[in-house]
Amino acid sequence: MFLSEIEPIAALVKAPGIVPVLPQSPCETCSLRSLQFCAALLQGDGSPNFIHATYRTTAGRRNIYRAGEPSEGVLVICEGWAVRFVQLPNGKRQILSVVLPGELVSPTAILERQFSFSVQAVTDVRYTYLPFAEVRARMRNNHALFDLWLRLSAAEHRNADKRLVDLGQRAAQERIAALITHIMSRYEERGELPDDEFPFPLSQQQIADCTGLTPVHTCRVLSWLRKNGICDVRHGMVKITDRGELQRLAAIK
Amino acid sequence: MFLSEIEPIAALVKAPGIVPVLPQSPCETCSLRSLQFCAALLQGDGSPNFIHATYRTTAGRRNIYRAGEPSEGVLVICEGWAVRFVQLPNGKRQILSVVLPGELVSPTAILERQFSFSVQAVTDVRYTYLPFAEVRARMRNNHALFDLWLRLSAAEHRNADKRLVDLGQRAAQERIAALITHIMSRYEERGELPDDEFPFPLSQQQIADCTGLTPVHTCRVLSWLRKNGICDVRHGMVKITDRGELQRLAAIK
DNA sequence: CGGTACATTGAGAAATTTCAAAGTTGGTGG
DNA sequence: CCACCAACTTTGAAATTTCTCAATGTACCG
Repeated sequence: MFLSEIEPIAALVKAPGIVPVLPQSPCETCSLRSLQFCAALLQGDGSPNFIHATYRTTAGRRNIYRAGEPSEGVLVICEGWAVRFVQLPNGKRQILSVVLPGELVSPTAILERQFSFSVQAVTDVRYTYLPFAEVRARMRNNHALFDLWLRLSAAEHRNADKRLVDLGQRAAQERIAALITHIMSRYEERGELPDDEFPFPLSQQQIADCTGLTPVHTCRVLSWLRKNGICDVRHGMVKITDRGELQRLAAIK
Repeated sequence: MFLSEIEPIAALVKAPGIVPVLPQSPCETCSLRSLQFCAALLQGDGSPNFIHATYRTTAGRRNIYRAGEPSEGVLVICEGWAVRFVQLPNGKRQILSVVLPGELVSPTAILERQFSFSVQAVTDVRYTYLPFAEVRARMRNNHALFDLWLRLSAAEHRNADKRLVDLGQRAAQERIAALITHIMSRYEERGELPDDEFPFPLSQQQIADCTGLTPVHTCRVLSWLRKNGICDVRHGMVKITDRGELQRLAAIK
């Protein structure tokens, strides 16, 4: 199920007095090191600046984690996009959140050994399970890390509330516009200010599962957005052609 | 806006060496003392078994808190039902959660000075703002309290995810059935096992705002539930006439 | 007793889904 | 490099769900 698995670095950790230099350690070479939780986790107060963890990759459209399984640790998406979702027995599914590179899959779930949601790779993904004990220990010792976690967790919850408003009160075009602008603004927040064109690898089926629509209707809405010169979602990219109108659609009215 | 305001108990708190006996203190006489967060907050490790706070009452259908206002503390509903909601400029609103007596309005928001949601009384309500500093201090000193908070916060988030599935993937009857059974099971959890008939003071408009439906359609669904002998929501009460069928409707399929 | 908010009903309109078929795209192996 | 396959996207038409508007009925409070 995973294409590769990088060997843990236990041996080096044990060598006394040696500052580890680990060009092969995924965290060492990760271009997203400075991002959010990982950054705070790795640059704390004297702890080693890497974590002994399980690193894996998987192809797009494959499940990373299935609801209810015992979890191996705190799940982080290092590279690629993933979604957190609930699979219903009748075949429907609801995507709860889109996880971008460098993000925790669910900050709130960091203390749980088992999740009520599943996780699927959207693109090819590199991900890791940070060991619970290690994360917990560092959170205890590192106040800034703990605070960051509180903030991320609160933000996740606020976002869930926003999506609730979207699904309960807003029309199809608005939901899809809100999804696109939400992703766009998250890219902006992390300093990767997206151009008028940027990657958007969700399939129409996945967009539908995010927004509570059918793939057919999603397709029609996307054509409508294209025809009206608002944005063009295609081939894993989105090109914004009328940012103002898109924002207006996405804005809470 | 509030019908009465009980005088704070600062004078007594300051009297040295006197164990406060406060028959008038709302927490002292609260029949829900043993419930959840309040219980853990008040019975911890040597702190006084009451909290110097602002206690208020308000009539049903009145707003307790408006999104964005500076909050006076951690909002707890002592008596009555309330809802946590988002008001949209276009007049629509989405109820994010129903708050039952003794519950924190939003565990996750406990550390925030300002909320992104509003709060409205459903019935006449007695509520209180517990001072941030006091709650925070007790959480620091009382590990069990802190743990409880983590659990409540995680539960709130899981519930938001469930509602997301409801709104995104389920039909009107199912959403309403899920709302009713969710309330029912929360009453059961707190040991107040509801009979086949129990209080359900939400108006059809409020049920509509919970479920993302219009009041008119909500009315039709409620008539349908009544006609089919499943349950009868009326006059602030619900009578369950076919629990099995109701559970089946509410169950995730 | 009267008023106001809440609930019910009907009819028509709109949004969204369903089903089914045809068109595209991208990857794989020959 | 081409042919093929599988997954994804697009389109059409009809059905269904839900909404909107508007009128009427009902309950509760002062």
